[in-house]
Amino acid sequence: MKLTTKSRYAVTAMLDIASHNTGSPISLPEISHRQNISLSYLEQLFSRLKKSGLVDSIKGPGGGYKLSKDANEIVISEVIQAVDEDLETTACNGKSNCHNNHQCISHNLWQDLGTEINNFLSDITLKQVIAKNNSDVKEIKLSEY
Amino acid sequence: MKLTTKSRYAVTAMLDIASHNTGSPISLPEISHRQNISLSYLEQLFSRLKKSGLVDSIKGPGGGYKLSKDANEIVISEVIQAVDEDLETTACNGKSNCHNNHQCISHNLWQDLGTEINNFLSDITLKQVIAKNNSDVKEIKLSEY
DNA sequence: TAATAGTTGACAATATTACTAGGTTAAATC
DNA sequence: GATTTAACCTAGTAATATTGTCAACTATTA
Repeated sequence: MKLTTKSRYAVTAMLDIASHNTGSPISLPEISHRQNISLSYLEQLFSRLKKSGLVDSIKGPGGGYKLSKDANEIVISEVIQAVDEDLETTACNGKSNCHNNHQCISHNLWQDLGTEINNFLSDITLKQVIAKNNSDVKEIKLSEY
Repeated sequence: MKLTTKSRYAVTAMLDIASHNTGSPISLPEISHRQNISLSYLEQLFSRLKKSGLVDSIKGPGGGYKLSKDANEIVISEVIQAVDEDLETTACNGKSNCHNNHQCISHNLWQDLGTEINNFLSDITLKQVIAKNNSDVKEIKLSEY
């Protein structure tokens, strides 16, 4: 699991679509303007998002992108994995090709943490994030999700 | 909150020190060898970690680094923030300098998620991760942390 | 049917970040 | 005091993120 500005942009854009869900597709220039992300970059990101089946595209005027599923069926981790191709590339990811037989303790440790974070983000849907935001609650507790 | 290979290396190195805690300092060449991280890179990372007060350094032969606090007083998020300088630099991070008055909804949404992940990683100490690993439990549940 | 507004894709250019290489200084041991 | 070991510092290079440009292709609308 990797969390960069790239993932943030992707999630942000998806949240933008989900929160402006009026039935008609949302164009990338709209998102670019609202979220202050360059159009070129959005195009790259949505190329990935479409390839992963998270969005559908409609060409021509009035076109744009729509979520392929309902907002409560898309989890944050999906979005992140769609744009961040490489899933964990540690030198010796548990496969014991570690030169000394220390078994790469720390690598495993981190890997556990990684899956932990992944589980966490797999439990949160786009809809939940938006619903949370609309309720004006500043403090968000994990248990509330 | 940002999670990259850089953060992973930092956490891995800190876990290495914590798990080889014999009282005497751990040298970077040692960690480099065990964890397969380049020495130069480790030096850069530990420069940050020291600046953040997470480790103390001892020069000369037999020298190295030691945790400045006990392993159960250092949380994962500290380590990550020590090496990843920029804490959220969204174009308009909630300060309403957003060009249109949409209030940057999605930015806030992501920010909430960010603090959420941060909270999560703030609840896990180095010691807990190591203890978990030693107990040979494959499945790790959030609640168990 | 022509014009327009939109997506899609490819490619290059730049900026930022990750990572490596080499030298300098400090402490310890012989 | 010379040598060794390790922290520390200063670059350089490689990779990635981000932006820019241009050319198809598609559907709408006039």
